[in-house]
Amino acid sequence: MPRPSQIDEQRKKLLPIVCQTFSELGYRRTTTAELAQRCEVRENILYRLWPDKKAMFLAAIDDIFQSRADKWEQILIDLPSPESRVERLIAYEAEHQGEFGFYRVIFTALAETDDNEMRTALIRMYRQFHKLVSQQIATGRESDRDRLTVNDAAWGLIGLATISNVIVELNLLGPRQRNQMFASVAQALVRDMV
Amino acid sequence: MPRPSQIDEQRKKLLPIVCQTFSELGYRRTTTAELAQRCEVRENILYRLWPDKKAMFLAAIDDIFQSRADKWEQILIDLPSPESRVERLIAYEAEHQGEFGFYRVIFTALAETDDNEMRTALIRMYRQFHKLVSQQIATGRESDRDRLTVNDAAWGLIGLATISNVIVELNLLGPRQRNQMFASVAQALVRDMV
DNA sequence: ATATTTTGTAAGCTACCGCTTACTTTATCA
DNA sequence: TGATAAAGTAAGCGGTAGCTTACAAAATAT
Repeated sequence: MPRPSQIDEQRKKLLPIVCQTFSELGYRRTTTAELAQRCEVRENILYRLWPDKKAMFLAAIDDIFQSRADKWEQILIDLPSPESRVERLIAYEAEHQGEFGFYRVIFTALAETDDNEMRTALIRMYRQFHKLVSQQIATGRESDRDRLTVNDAAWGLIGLATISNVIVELNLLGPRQRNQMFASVAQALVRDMV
Repeated sequence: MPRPSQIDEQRKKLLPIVCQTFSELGYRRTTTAELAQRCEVRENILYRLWPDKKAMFLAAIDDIFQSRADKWEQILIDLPSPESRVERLIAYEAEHQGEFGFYRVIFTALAETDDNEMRTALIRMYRQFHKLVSQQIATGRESDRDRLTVNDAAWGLIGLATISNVIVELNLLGPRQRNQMFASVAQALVRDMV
């Protein structure tokens, strides 16, 4: 007799706006008032869709990763040859880095890793991400090419240092594994310079 | 006739505690009350040392980077041969990643890049950091070694993606340069796999 | 039509944040 | 010793955050 709930539909409808807001402002600076305003609803309506602000943020993390993965699939849909897939992904990522504020969300999440839900959401995301990347580069191997400049290698090392910190923070690898990984990648980069 | 000001000394004395707190909690979660408590002074005393909370944070960024650079210098002090320097640094960093919460601070700062002071502090820091790394790897070149596993290469790529986002966020490189850098490093990593 | 539940509106509550003010005590140097 | 400014104490102010409550409007199934 009652009217049927449309909570799921509303959640799905508002989630992109929530993602966008967190991507711009990060976790702490995003207020529930701001979210409500951008979604063009009142705050209490958001609180009927998610139990609290953190749940909204966690939903955003999952969604942002998922759409990224979907994008990759879409890009690779007509490229069956394994060799060209990696090259295609590299080209795409090189072009579109930072376009969706994905890492803004990740960075602010990383400041909240003493919260357990936040932590597990991040761990899950990084594991999935790493698996995805591994699968892709496992299939297609590259032919040779020019070598690295010192400048490029330095950026590579700083990126490596960054992700290493994330790995420590989230315990994605044990100390020995991480240590070896760091040394291997660092040496590969240094070794590859012109 | 008055008593001499010891503001500089106090600043220097409290800065490590301030750094430690920001490293644990990040920017937004660190309250001035918390800072005061850890420093074992009242809040208004902190406000006599720095104009506002942001200034405390900026001071922390500078100090954290500086102590990192000092550490490197100290490590290399008795290693004049260029070849061993890089290897030594790689070994050190592999071992001590994430030990000082440096990237916690950086991550939270990255959520505030629409603030101009925050932005310039980060840009300066990354430029110095990159310069430091470049100088080191420019001097010592490596002999050959084993090659990368798929897993290690995947982490390297994720690190590269991360730093690329930072580069976009802070405009550390132009789009074309960044694009090329990304592709070069990514290909070097993929190329190097077993 | 009407009972029932969802949807929407408006207001406000509690807690805390960054920062300030008013004041007392302490240390220095003429 | 005493004038002077620094160092320390205590309280609180304005603003806002996350979240809740109370209530009216709307829509469905009987």
